[in-house]
Amino acid sequence: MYHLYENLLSTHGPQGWWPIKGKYYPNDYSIPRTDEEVLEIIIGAILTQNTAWKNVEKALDRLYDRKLIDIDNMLKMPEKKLARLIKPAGYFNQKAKKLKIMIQFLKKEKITELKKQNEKELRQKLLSLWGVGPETADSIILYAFKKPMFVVDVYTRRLLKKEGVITDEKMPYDALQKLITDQLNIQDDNERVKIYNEFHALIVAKGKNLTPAGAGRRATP
DNA sequence: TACCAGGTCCTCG
DNA sequence: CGAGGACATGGT
Repeated sequence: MYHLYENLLSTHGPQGWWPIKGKYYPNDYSIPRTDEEVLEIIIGAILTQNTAWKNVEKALDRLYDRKLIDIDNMLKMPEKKLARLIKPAGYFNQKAKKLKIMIQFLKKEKITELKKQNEKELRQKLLSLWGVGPETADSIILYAFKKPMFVVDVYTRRLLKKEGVITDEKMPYDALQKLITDQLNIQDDNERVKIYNEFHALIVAKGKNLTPAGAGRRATP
């Protein structure tokens, strides 16, 4: 598994996967640096659910224009109006509701306090929120809070199947996550954060070049 | 024209 | 549990 990571890294180079205000920072794992950047990642993680990042950027730009990457301003924003603003990101009614719930959670828990918690506590809390599933929770934990939590997505499943690591593309999320992290077997937490960050980014970079499941040949029973 | 994109929730067996 | 449908815009 680590070999796959090294291969991807040498072919694609460091990705700096999560953009801040539209800009990528390859090989810089100090991002995010401010609470506003943390919030931008959290909001982006919800907006990007089953949605192309390009559409998310449009929505994020509009939120920035209205000074809405801000907990208190976001709290004041009526859900309907918020939905209209994030329209380009799709599923806007659901996502507006998800954002309101997330922001209320952050107001109550405080980003500075959440930063002190470990990945297990964080995960449990995030998953309890309506609209936050395992991938969104883990993206927030890894990319916003920089805690070691590997993110599994559709590209991960596709690539690992192609590599022969798994046969069942629909294998449960937590089981696949454990399989990957067990095989990577990194001990040091700082190293885990860095490698999980980069590996997931590389998988997405590579995955975008792979044929989507179902195109050309459907899985045979 | 269809299908896909940095998923999650709900309902029904 | 797992399968199947709903949610919605924008790009190819």
